[in-house]
Amino acid sequence: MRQPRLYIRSYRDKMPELPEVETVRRGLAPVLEGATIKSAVANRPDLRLPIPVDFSERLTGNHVERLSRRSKYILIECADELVVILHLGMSGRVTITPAGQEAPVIGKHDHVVLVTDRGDHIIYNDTRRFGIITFTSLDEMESHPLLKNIGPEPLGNSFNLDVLNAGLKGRKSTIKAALLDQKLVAGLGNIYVCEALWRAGISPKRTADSVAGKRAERLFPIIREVLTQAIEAGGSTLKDYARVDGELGYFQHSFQAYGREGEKCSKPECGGTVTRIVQSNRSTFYCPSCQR
DNA sequence: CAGCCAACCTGAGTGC
DNA sequence: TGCACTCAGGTTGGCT
Repeated sequence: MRQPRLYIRSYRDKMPELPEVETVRRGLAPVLEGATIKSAVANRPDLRLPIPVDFSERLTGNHVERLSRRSKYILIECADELVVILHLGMSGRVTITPAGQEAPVIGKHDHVVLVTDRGDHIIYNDTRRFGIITFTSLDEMESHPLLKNIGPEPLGNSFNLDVLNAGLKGRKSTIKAALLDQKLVAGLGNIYVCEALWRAGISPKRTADSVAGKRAERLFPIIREVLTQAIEAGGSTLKDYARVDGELGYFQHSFQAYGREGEKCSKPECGGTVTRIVQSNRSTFYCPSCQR
């Protein structure tokens, strides 16, 4: 009987934003850090960008020192200063088949397979191929085109109320669009922007400029809170890997605004109804009663 | 420069 | 049963 694979994340309605990517990093770290890559196979030449032609050659025999993350990018830092940049796009998922289990059957959208000297199999699967796997070096990492223009990490010290205010001030676009701008703050996507604005009671239609000041004071800690709680939720699913029951790695927690069109707003004394609107061709869920 | 939006891609879901 | 169509969203790059 074949053991189930362990899913780090999946689900078409749970897109990889910062917390999901961080959860993947944390799940992958104990498997990859300190391991030597025994084989690295790319089953197609490209995702959103070309997979390096020397992908296999550069990785085979290489030693993984550490896994880090910048925004929604996972960075696999190797012994020879090689860095693998991994982005999950919208449908990217990583699964681990632990050593000792039967080798996984390679499925249709399993584009990249790594095997470590410890016998763990790591598969990158990405139906829509919006993901990225490419190389850089430790030296050139910060100036890499994919990483150089990314704004501050929302959970780091470089992101604070002043930075948020500076990013919002004078900005004529909506607060929704501003928070999705990775230059203002890294890692927020459609879902967590909706959630943060809902919690903060700020209308997504408001201009960014009008949020600067008092409202930004409310919003700032909420951005951190939403992301931190989601990472904790993801982390708690990672603990379950020991159970090996295959149902793992999903975010069990649901969102309070995102995807809840037509439902009653869950804020205690609101009584409003969550509404879906389209902003820059993207769904926004919010409560018109309590989000002003 | 800021802001807007099409394009990239596939599968699930819906309506006829 | 099948076909046409819509929708999902991260990021880039081209346009205004």
